[in-house]
Amino acid sequence: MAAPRLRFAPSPTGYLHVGNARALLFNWLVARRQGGEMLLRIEDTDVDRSRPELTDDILDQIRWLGLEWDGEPVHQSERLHLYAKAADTLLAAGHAYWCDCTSEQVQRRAAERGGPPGYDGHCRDRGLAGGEGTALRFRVPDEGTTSFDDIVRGSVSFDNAKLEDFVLLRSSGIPTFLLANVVDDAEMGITHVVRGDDHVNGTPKYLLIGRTLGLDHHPVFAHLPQLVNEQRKKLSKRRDSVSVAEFRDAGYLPEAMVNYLALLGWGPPDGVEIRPLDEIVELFRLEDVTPSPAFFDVRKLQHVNATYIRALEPDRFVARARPFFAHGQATEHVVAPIAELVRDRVRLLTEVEPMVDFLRDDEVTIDDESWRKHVVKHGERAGAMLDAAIAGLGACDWRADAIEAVLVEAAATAGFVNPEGRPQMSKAQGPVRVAVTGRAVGPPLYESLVVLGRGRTLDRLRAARAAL
RNA sequence: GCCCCCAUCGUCCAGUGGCCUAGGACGCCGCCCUUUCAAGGCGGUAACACGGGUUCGAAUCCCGUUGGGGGUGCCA
Repeated sequence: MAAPRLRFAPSPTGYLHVGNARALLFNWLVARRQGGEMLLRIEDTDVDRSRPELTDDILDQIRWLGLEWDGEPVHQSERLHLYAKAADTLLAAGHAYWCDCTSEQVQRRAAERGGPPGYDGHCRDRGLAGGEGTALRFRVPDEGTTSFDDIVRGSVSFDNAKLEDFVLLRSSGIPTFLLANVVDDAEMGITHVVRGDDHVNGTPKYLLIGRTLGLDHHPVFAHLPQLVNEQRKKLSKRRDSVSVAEFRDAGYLPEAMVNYLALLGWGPPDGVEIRPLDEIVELFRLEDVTPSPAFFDVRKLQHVNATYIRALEPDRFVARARPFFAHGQATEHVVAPIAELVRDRVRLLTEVEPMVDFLRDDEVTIDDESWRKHVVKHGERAGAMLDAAIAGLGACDWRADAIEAVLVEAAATAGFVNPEGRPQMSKAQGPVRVAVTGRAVGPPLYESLVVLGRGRTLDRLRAARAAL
């Protein structure tokens, strides 16, 4: 069998969202796996809705995900002549006819009939000539069935009698998706049509057009299950926050995003979910894709993202978090020394800066609740702890181990000890941590103090002591 | 309404007639580790929608019911 050719065919009527990205990924995986190509086709025939700038966004997101296409992107708006020619062929052969019904008329007649909505074939035999206000409709056969084999769904068939005569060319002369899609797939030599299963019902029309046109085009189909929200509804750009750009901006790594997306509707045979893309390429098979809809679970995505972040070398971690620093260099300067410690505590790259701001800023704001629960609650001991810390830290070496020794000693002095008389650092570090970082949670304390510096550490400890 | 689908833990995936007293992952809960928080280790919670068949035997095959989704545009 010749090298497969796949295509990702987004419409620039919206941003690239995770559902598109998943379809893109599956196409890309098949192409890579089988040594074929994945082409990119921009379906911009709807002049009213297509927005050129969205094409740029889509291309940007595809590049960001690292799922690049082969060759030059094809724009349908530049190939209108191909569709016009196909329409002529169908018309000449009597497989299409002109119709001057407005959609209002079509709907009204359907309502009056009380029957199913849709076009009733009103203009089939009227012999109208094309021109102003007329659309070209495909004449669907009255009998027979149109069926196809779908890699994920098995055999699917439709009764032609249930298909309405659909529009090929709008009255503006611009082709619809139905026509352009088939003509292009044939012309581009597409062998695998892998797309969302919202296209299943349109597939018989695709087949009918191709067949009637006499195209030697027999792609295999794979309709991917829908990605749904918590209400089990198809993800919607309006209802759900699903644009790929939003995830990028929220601090997700593209490789984590791609890995997670691969897990929706598919799973590796050995159960190892988080793994390099090249391994997924090797394992992926359309035959293994599940036919049921999958819930897009942001929590699991976060877990995958955190795992990818933790796998980063410390300097790489800092480099990749850098674009998310509002304070740039200043933040980078304080993160770098404790990169590994911070890295293991974040799920998103956007969480890095807020975790270390206390190291960067001159002033620290004390969180009320932390102050109450970790300082005030300990009463006298908290004051004693701060006093001992101030005394000890004023003179020790400024290294993590020396700082630890001082604070352990301070804990014993202040009475933070367990029943066996051992210093109890889980509680003793509280007053110091809150005084210095402003809150109860954060990176490991001793290492943080090293970065903060003796001066600012002592200032903050004294300020807290005074406030007690 | 009509057409096309889907149906295993809360969620994602495994399971393709006996290996299933149903497995892994996320989440959640507990314990351990521990300078907070994470991470890590250990353990736990939790599912074959229902009813009929077929079969020696069904989560796996068939039919029906129920539930859910998608489509039904001069959108894609």
